[in-house]
Amino acid sequence: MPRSNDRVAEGLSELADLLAITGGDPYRVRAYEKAARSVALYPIDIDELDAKALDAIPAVGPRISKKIIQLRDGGHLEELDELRAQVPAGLRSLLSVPGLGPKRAHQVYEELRVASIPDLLEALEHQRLRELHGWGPTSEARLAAAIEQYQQAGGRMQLGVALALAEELVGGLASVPAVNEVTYAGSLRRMRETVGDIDLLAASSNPAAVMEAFSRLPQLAEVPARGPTKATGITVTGIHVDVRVVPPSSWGAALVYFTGSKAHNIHLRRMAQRAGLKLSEYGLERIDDGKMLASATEEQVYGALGLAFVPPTLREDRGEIEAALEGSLPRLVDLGDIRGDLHTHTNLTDGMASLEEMVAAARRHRYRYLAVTDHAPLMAMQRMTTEKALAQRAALRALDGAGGLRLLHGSELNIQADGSLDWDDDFLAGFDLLVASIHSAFSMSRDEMTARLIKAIEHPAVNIIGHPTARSIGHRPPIVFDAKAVFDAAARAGTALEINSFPDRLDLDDELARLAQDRGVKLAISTDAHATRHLDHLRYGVATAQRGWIRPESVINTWPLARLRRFLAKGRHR
DNA sequence: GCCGTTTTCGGCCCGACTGTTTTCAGTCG
Repeated sequence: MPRSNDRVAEGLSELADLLAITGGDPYRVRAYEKAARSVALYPIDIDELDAKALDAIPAVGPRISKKIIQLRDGGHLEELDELRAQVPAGLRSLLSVPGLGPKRAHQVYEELRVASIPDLLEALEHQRLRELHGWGPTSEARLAAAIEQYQQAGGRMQLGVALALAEELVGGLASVPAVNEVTYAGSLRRMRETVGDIDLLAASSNPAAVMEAFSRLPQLAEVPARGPTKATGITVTGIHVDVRVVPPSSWGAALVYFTGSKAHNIHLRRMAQRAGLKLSEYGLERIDDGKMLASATEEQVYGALGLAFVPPTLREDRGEIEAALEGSLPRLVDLGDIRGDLHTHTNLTDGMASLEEMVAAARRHRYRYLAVTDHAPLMAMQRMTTEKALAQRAALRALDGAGGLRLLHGSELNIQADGSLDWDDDFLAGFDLLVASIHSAFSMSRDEMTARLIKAIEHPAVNIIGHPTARSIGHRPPIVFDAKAVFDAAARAGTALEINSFPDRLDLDDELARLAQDRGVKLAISTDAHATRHLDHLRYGVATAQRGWIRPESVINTWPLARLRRFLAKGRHR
């Protein structure tokens, strides 16, 4: 089951949304939002905390701690139930459409009885929104575009959500005695950025016992289809989970079959066919005499086809089979190669954890170095100042080196519409490392956007461009620029591009990262952590890099500190 | 509803952007 912190945070977050929609005190709404975020990111499991300890969670006071206990222990909250009775179930989903907030959601419900996204689409079709106060044809068009963007995710969930759930389900089945092997397969094992449903694969000589155990998994609300070796379940959160059981002797072939993309599998089967072989989920067999050549492990199956083992993240038919044939698959960057995180925040700006807490967490990750890169003053709501930055630098220097962790003082600058940055060049030169990112003015012409990025890339103090396309998966499309021109500028200037590991960013994505590496660009795989728990997001960034064929050599935070520092100096003295 | 080197009340992350207005409301980062 989900961690109690997540379940409770979801309850508080729903409370905040419903309060906002019904016109509740905005400061109360914000209090619940802040508490929800704080609980979700709190490093300690709230199951272990009593009322007094709950009260010590930042942004949680005596009233919310009582509500947390109710949500945690009983699962119900009177106030939440009352609000749910007032607000139609679908209305809250409107808040997930970019550009539509609580006020407008309330308005469309009160005046047009629109209570869901389908209702909203129908109202748009009949041009009924433009009749409302404050709306017009342009806002209708913007809303329509936003819904389309939102729906393009098409019911797919983010990698992080899918992986957490899949690991719970796999854990639940792994403890069953009849199960020899169990794992997740499909697009999730390939670590695609979004996943439609979860595919589980188990090896067992007693499939009935596995089916029985699957049906009893506490995460599943129902099991609408169940055969002898195959079943489909739907989780309490509405996610489809398919499970398939194969004999232990077919484990490798089944893994190959259920992991590769359609194109990858077709390519493999065609290769087999040409060699007089047949590849299925049961194994690779010779057609003329039916002799089984390989089936137990993936290595054997690929090997019998004359191929090197293809890592799951590459199985998209994007050249990996040809490379496996000629033995030129790259050595992919791995989690263990990463020596430090180069983009993190503290509670000096919008992070949840203090500098000391972030440093301690980085030590637990056994990092050799950590860059602290809080927001810069142009992001006005963060209230960063020169004085605060300098005070943080002094505090950071005092912690530097302890526990073998070296600290770099940085900042995440804002690339303005004209490509200029926070602070003056003299002050910028005092930082160890600077990330520069786009946080505003997302829509401009391709040429203007290209020039804007190149100007930041060429700034002598800028080391990394953060989340270069500024996309938010299922929420905001990537900005539009000339990728080749930008990448060539980055390679020339010695500015790295980030692979941001946040599950709703994964930016650069796999394909752009690959193009960047091909053009000689160095990359930084960073978490953009806003809490200690976010440091764990690195695996998603590393997976994205693997999907982009990225080698450790291309990733600056796999390098030893001395080499990293030379890169950060960009050929000048600091 | 939370919080406190403006401390038990009265603030609360600030400013840009957009489309609608004709001086502003809603949304976002």
